[in-house]
Amino acid sequence: MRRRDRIIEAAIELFGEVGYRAAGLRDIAARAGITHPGLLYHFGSKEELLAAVLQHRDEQQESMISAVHMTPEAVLAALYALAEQNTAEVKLVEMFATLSAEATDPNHPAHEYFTCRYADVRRRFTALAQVLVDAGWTRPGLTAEIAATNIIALMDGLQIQWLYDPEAIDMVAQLDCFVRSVVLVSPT
Amino acid sequence: MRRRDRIIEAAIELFGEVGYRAAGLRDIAARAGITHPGLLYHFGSKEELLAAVLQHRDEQQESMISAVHMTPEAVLAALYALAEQNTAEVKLVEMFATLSAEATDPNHPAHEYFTCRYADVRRRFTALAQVLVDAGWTRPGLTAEIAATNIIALMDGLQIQWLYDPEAIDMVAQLDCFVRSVVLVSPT
DNA sequence: GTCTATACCCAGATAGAC
DNA sequence: GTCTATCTGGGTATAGAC
Repeated sequence: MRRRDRIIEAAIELFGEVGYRAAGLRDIAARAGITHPGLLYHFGSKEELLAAVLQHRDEQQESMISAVHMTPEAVLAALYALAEQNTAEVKLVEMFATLSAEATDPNHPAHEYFTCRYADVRRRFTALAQVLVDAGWTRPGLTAEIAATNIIALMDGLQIQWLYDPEAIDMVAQLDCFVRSVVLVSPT
Repeated sequence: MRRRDRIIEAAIELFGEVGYRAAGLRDIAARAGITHPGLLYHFGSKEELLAAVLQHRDEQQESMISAVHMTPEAVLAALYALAEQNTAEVKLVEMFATLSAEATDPNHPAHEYFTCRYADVRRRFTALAQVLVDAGWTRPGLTAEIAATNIIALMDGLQIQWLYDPEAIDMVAQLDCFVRSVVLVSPT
């Protein structure tokens, strides 16, 4: 079972660097220390490998955000924690940035996955934002859904600029600027 | 010269759909109504075609934003106009979203182009934001550079979500929400 | 489980006819 | 200018030895 994980790790790396379509099974296998038929013994096809990679990530990050019964303070804390975690897991961020753009194409094998994922993430973040709105912490005239969509977009976009120039972009500071514009109650 | 333009248009389409690396010269040529050696007569190599596509776009959008001697009102108007224009030129938006993620890889032939482009866009937008800051229109404690980085990130991220579900995302409305959080003077 | 060898296909690019 | 034909390299996947 250790082998499978090494392959998945290698796949995350290469999918992030060149995208799914341009990534070669030989390259992925080499990084995992085997040859490409060896890889195909474990996964069977390239698409199966992709599915495993996406599922792996979902499991790993399952419990992150469940908005139920959260205080406004906890919501804000969770937001900053998420941004900080992103700056740490470079490889995973790189892969998601690359794949989410590539899978825009309806024919892409991960298209459905990302369509559902964005809908889901938007739902979760809307619930989070609603906590802030209900608490009266937000700027008047702001709806939870629009704010949620904006914050997701912000994080996605920041990740791209950050990948081009990690020195120039401080994602947490950028997020903080955004939050302070939207949240009126002092965020500590 | 009409032929060249048809090829470039087809290339924009396919680069947007599947990315540069996964796009085939035969597909591009077919969409332009010729065969792939015919295409190579005009451009010589795939990379040359990519360069032509990027340059074509730069020329077309050259005069968009020059911040010199702009009033705060004009800055805001330009921002909204840009967002509206983006919703119109679907193909171009799709290509830039796809390529800017793909070219994150330092080995990508467009990597240098996008590195420079982001630095340049960030510089221009910072100048625009500075006009608002100097006019006292912005929330206190806000720096022009951070705001500029955020607004670029926002637009990039919105484009991705919009490509997945055009019905669900109104880019101008999203931008408006962001602007109203940052700009305190009534934006009409 | 992992390998070598190979089948088969499609990529970018070139040669040379028209 | 655009074509057909072809070269070479790399892609995914399979067969079969060890």
